[in-house]
Amino acid sequence: MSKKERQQQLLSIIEGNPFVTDRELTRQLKVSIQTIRLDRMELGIPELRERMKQMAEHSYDQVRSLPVDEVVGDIVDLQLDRSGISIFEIREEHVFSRNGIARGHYVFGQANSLAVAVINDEIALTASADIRFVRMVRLGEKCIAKAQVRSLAGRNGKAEVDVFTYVGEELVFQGHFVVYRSAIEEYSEGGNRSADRH
Amino acid sequence: MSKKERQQQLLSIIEGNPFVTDRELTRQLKVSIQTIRLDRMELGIPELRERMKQMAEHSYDQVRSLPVDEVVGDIVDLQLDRSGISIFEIREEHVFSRNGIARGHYVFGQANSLAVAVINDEIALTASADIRFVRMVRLGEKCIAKAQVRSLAGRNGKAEVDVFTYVGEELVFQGHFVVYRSAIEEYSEGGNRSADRH
DNA sequence: TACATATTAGTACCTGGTTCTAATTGTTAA
DNA sequence: TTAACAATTAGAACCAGGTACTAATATGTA
Repeated sequence: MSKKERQQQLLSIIEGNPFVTDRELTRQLKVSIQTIRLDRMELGIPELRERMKQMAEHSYDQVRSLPVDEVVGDIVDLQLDRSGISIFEIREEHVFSRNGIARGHYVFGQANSLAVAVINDEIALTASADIRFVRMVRLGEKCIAKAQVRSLAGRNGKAEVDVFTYVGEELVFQGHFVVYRSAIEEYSEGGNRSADRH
Repeated sequence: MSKKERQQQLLSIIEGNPFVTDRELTRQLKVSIQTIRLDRMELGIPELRERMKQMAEHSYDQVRSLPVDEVVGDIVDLQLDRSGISIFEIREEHVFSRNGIARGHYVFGQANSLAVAVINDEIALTASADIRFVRMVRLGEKCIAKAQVRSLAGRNGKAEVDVFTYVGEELVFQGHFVVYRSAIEEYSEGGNRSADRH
């Protein structure tokens, strides 16, 4: 096996399992550990611990900016209990592969997540929604969702949020969301009953 | 500062920044490195490298399972243009981490995907929907969505589909979907205009 | 004061490396 | 054939960030 081939294999092994040590690589590639390390140098692959650290930091960054992970789309502006804006770009994984049109629940998900995020409460959950997909959204398009809180109805009640999603100037989606705020009492009954069964 | 207090602080420091070394902790807590390590032992907190490894493995698992959530739910029964049934189990990645309650758009996504799938057409897209989250769904629960086509209104028109989602006997979600069937002409105009811009 | 608990100190050892020098093996062009 | 060069291997010193263990020294407190 040539050097190029070996390095290509090394790359794909690490790609397939980033948690592999150099010692394990020597067993798989039948070369000395020094060769493995020279290869890693040449390919710019960091050591195992550095790889794990980078993965951990990456995932931590995502976790820390909770809204980013828990939400479909990036929230770029948020005035709690008032309004919010989120941006979401339609990628390969969001569309029907045969026609490149976004699956409805991603567009809905962006609006829903924003509607929930804009409500400033420990527990905020969608109770109901009335939605319209005004026009289909295609691969590569950038959806900008704008949420406006219409009514708050005190603590432990329902809040109403309107969300309009645009691609450029065009409206592609609109939704009226009713969101529960800290609605633990009326809500958890069913949830607990269900939890008892588990 | 008492031992309890210190350990409490240590916990919150590591919570706030899991990438802190014992050496850094000695500076923050003004005790010896041995005390830090005894505290970690007692609290069951693994060393920095182990913490990073766990985070990396966790995030890797999530990345690997990404393709799974492309389809929300498994369709187990399908009579085209008539009815369908889909099953979807709520896993870690579908819930809000802080309370274990499913994010609305997954429950919606299951119903939406089923409503679209049950319509036997080249292109079927959700046009609008009227939905209600009857009760929250928790981690581990299995959602069974049942779709019924209510009206078809000929080719190139709109179909109406009702979806009811249950956990066990309990209704957790209901939705009324209006789905376009091959509605290319009236629909693609906006889509193409937009596509031209890209 | 005696005893327990908490804290600190220090050493040996571990993994999974880096960095460096040096020797050995293969290959190829003059 | 041989000098030159790349590729590979070997080995030792060193590193971070620990664990595991022993032992000494506070600090209460009954």
